[in-house]
Amino acid sequence: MYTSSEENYLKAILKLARKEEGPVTTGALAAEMNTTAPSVTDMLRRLSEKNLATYEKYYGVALTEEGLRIATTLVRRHRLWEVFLTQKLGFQWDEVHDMAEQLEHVQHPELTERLNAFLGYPTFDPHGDPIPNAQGEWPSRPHQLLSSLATGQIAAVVGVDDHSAAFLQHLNRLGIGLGTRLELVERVEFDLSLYVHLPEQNRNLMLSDKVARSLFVEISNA
Amino acid sequence: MYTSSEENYLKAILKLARKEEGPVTTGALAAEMNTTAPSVTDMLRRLSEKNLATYEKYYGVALTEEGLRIATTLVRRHRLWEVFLTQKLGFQWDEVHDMAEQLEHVQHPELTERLNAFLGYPTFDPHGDPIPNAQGEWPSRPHQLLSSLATGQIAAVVGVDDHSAAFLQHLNRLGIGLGTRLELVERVEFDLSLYVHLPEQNRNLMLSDKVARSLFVEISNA
DNA sequence: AAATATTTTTAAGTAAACCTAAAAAAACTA
DNA sequence: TAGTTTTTTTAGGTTTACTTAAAAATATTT
Repeated sequence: MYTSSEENYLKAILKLARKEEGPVTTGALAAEMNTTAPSVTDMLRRLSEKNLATYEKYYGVALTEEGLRIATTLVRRHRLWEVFLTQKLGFQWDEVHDMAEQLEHVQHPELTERLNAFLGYPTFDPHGDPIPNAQGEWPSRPHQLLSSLATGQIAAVVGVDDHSAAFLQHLNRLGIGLGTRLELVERVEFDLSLYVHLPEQNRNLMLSDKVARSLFVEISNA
Repeated sequence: MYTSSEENYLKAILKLARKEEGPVTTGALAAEMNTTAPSVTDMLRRLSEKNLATYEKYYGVALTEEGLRIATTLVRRHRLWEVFLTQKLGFQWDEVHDMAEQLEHVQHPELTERLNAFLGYPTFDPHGDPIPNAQGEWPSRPHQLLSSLATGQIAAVVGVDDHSAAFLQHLNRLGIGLGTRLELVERVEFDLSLYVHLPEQNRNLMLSDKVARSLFVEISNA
């Protein structure tokens, strides 16, 4: 129905629209898509003609209902395939993005729901990101950052705010993944590092402020 | 590395080359790809420039070693994905072709082998077609047609020569699939129909000559 | 072997999706 | 508010992959 390129733009518009208020700008889209501003203008004209987006010159773009539906479906497919690649094929969370980026474009009326059933109806992907359901509704997830924890509090990692392979691999080396529980022992004043204790693994770690501001956590008692 | 279109042409050239002797012609390729002769000429020039095929004007085309390697990899991926779709997602053998046609183009150095391991290293796809291994070697399969059976012989279905959804759905309705065993009771002189007995299901069937010439079988004793 | 028919290629053009360079609009700032 | 900077659009060009129409080469027939 639509080209992979069109679909990728729709997904990018959705991502930027969910992140910030107001219209999505040409420049922001160019950065997100790793392309040039003229290429974006070109595509926005096409998406507008197909009634997938409303585009106003020199102002910005927003998705139409149909555009939103398609973009949400793509996010759903992407995240379901990521679950498949990690749970069934044994890939690591830092390896699956590029494959899912291709797999999400595979077109078939039943494939997504068959895959969903095969995977046991997951609601979050391997990075803790919510998987919208077939009606386009998003499950909610705590959006508190590890950096906002108070000393003595215990929390479990439920997501990452930075999806780069570099960060994910760094977490691998630190032994931190989804579900890892951490107790904030001390906040170092000098550079805002966090000294944390991992009760399950009985070891302590020093986490940089940047790491702490890239991890979503959920407060857990005891 | 290569576009989906280039890959599809390579696969089509391989398919035609394996079917018939001599060079693959522009016309045959156009028919196989559902496109026009000028489009084929255009693509053959490009494949030739990239050393994926050797193309001689007004004569025909053949794959180079690299072209053969790529085409074989695509067939491997296609058939492994077909196994996945039937075995894991529960699709029927007449539903999987179009999806596999898209999935085979997903690029990743490890994906194919991970999938292969997950599926338990299958050597034949849901239609009984051989899956080339990672070295490009093809497992062999009996190439005897059901129509060549002698009266009284018992054979098991091991493949189909016609992959159309229409034929596969016809077989579904007849209750015939891979592994189905048949005993040739009588060959009807009038229209070459075959009257067969299915020992496992304890029922008899009349199969048209066209069906009989579209099924590969392996003779089995008793 | 000449005429005819078929196949294939060349020529010319289209649409998608990109690019760079230049122009125009919008946003800052002094 | 006038000038400067930044952002965005327009203009013009590229490649891929297709198209139709015309020309050329090959094959077939008489």
